[in-house]
Amino acid sequence: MGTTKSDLFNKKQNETASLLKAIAHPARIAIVEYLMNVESCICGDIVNKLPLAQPTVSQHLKELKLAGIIQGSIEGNSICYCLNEKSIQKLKVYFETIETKISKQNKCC
Amino acid sequence: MGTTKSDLFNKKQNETASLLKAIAHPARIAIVEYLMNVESCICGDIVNKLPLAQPTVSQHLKELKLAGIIQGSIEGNSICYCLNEKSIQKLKVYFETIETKISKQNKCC
DNA sequence: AAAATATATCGTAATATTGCAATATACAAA
DNA sequence: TTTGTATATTGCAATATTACGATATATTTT
Repeated sequence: MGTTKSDLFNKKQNETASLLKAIAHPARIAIVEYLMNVESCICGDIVNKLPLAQPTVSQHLKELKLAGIIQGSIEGNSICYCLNEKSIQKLKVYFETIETKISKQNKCC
Repeated sequence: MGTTKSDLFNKKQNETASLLKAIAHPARIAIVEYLMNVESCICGDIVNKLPLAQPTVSQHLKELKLAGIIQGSIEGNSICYCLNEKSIQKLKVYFETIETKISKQNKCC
């Protein structure tokens, strides 16, 4: 065990879970918030900003990139990462939809 | 290791991460989506709907409740779970804020 | 080309998560 | 009060995640 039985759930549910899981860590939240507040998006700046070692930050960046939360482009010697608006919007819409549906329910608890 | 260094990040970042982590699993996504679509919120119905054993579902429900995503109330013999509108709204606003900030940035990658 | 700088990958130890059988608890019905 | 029904907890095995030192790779500078 320890393995999520992802084959038992539908594709969209698994995708949503992956997207959320990618952000659901303090370090990755910090990266996302850094990128949303700052123009510079150089990897080295992120590494310096976070209280974690460079390989650890690199790994977190990789996960965010793999999930499509951020994208990176080579900028000379370094790499420029920035947020992928589409995935953020997808999540916003997701919670917006839930909120709308709940507000139409007659509460039972 | 394997331990998240949560003491190195601020309170709000840790709270957001916890909230997201609670939903970031296909089974818990399925529970949330079930509760948003259906009036009945009896625990047994959720157990029957999910392709997982009763103790597993119970554990997922516990995590969602602990994070404040759902709340439960005793309904005679059974328990009625439903979504906590506030936490869903908090997440919607979170991604809404990010989206707004991104849209004001001049893209660099 | 050699040295310096920036980022990624590998390997590994520590811890966390997932899933379930077995069992406990709590209430309802008979 | 015994029996049944609904949900929670415990204990444990399997797998996943987190963190980082060491090292690799890639680009820029000298």
